[in-house]
Amino acid sequence: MDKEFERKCYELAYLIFPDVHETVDDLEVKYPVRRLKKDACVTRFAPSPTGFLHTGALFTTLVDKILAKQSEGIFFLRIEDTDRKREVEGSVKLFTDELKAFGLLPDEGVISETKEEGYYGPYTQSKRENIYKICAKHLIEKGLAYPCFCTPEMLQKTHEAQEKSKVIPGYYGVYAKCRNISIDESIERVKNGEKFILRFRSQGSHLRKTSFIDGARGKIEIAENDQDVVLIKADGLPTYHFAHVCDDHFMRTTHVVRGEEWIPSTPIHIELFNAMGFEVPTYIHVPLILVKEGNSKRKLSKRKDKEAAVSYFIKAGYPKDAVIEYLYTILNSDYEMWRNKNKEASRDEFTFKLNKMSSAGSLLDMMKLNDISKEIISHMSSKEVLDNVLNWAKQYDKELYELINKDYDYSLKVFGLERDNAKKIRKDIIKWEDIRENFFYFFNELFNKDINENGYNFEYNEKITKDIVKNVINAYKESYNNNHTKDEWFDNMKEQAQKLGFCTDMKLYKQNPEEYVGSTADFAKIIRVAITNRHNSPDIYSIMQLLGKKETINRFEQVILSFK
RNA sequence: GGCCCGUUGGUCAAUCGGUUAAGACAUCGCCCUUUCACGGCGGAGUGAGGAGUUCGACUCUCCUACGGGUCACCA
Repeated sequence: MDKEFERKCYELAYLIFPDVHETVDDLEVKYPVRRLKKDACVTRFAPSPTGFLHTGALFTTLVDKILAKQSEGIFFLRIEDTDRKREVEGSVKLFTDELKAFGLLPDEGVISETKEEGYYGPYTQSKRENIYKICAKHLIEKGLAYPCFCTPEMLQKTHEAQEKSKVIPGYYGVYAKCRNISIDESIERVKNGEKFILRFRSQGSHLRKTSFIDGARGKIEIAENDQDVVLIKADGLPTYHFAHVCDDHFMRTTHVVRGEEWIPSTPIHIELFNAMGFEVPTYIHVPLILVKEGNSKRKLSKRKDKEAAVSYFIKAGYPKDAVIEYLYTILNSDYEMWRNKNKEASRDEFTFKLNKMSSAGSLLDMMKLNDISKEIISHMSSKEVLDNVLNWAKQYDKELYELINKDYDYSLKVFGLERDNAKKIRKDIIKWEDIRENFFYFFNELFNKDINENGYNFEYNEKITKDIVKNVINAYKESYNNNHTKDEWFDNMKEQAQKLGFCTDMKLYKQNPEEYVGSTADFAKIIRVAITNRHNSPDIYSIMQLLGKKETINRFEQVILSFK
């Protein structure tokens, strides 16, 4: 660069940023390299506040968190609010609340709606304007950035022309009109108050290849960037590309974890880092989470898929461990194997390895999530379940909350059925949302409502007719004794069943089903429906004991009444 | 369309050139059983296609096909 040109670059830089006096070197001093253990990872989650936390983002955040935790590094949260048009109020609170709900709160940065912590802030991009200006000024001085006077309409036209003639669209080479304006003219036009934005002067060529080592995928070879991307927009804020480079350098990020949709723009970032004289961080591009649509897969979409928002899992009442545990299974391919060998171990004992991360996008498998969730809930004590349910219902099912909370001890017994000290623990709760359907019959209000709205769920057929059901209930009601032990209770049920022509020996029944009205199982089913109006419930004896004599008899009478 | 990433059963996937190609979820069958579950046992089901390298390829290379991503003063 000749002396005269260099001098003019400085003049232009001063003209554009007359109030910027600090330099990049000042920033280097202000935000020094972190003093951490060797190989410690500094990671970040950097969402833009557009209203909701994406499930894919939760996945990358998990990688961030694990990487930092495992290496005794730092995981911080930065808010990328440079697009003020798309900003949705309340997003920051949502992010921090939801991250917290999954145990992924950052160590540093934005830790709540109103609070930032750490020495590398501010952690909200709109408050870092000065830093971007310092960096932009530096690039102008080096002749690597220039003002662009093109209007959006002009760019639009160029773009259309490029599409028509089938050349690569964008602002580069001969299409970068303002790139070739002489520096004198630039200075003149800026002085005249003409409106402009700031662009990068790329030195790359798409004919040359560049490559980088992706932390998870290995070497990725890709054409160099040759686009004169926008650095500073008309509103004075930086674009993502530029902000990413400035922030991750001065926040001393070592590992940038992001979705694989970012791979194509990585050359831009690498060139920008180099132009600034910054060290390029390690990029880790994680696979996308996909959903099935017809016969093909696609990215989770916030419009079409309710599961795209993390809030879905919270609202449905999946325990956070279930979601995290599930994400682990797609995060590291050997996690499930490790888990099978270490059933009780904490996840933190698992060593996460970047090279064990799958690079293909995986389908969100709700079946698997459900299974994991069932398993996790089945290991909870009745108190844990109750407390979790209360906590969830308080916010998402007020009616249920009131009913359960009214008599804590009773509810504790309800959730303790076939749970505490049981040999066979039920696995019928996937998420807290299911509680209502699975336990409603323990609460008279809900039970009556169900009967009124849906009627009884008896399954009639040629043998089990309405009359048979009626007889069964009548006979059973008469014989029912609340003081029976479980064995006595069962014997009595068999006795009643036999009297009415049911077979009490399953093997015999299976040999000659036509000789009997049904089996004890069929008899029990009728009793179960009378009590719970469901075909699926814990042991009927225990339910009757919990409901008490009065209510049990009452439910039988209710059935009889319904037949009149 | 250019470029990039990817492709082992329905789904998640192991294998770092030699295996009867693991395991998990789902599914089916049987057993246990007073129902439903739980549990136990078992079955079916996979390397996209084609070349090449090699004694030997799911594994390495290339081509094709398919899927996804990306090409903004959005991130």
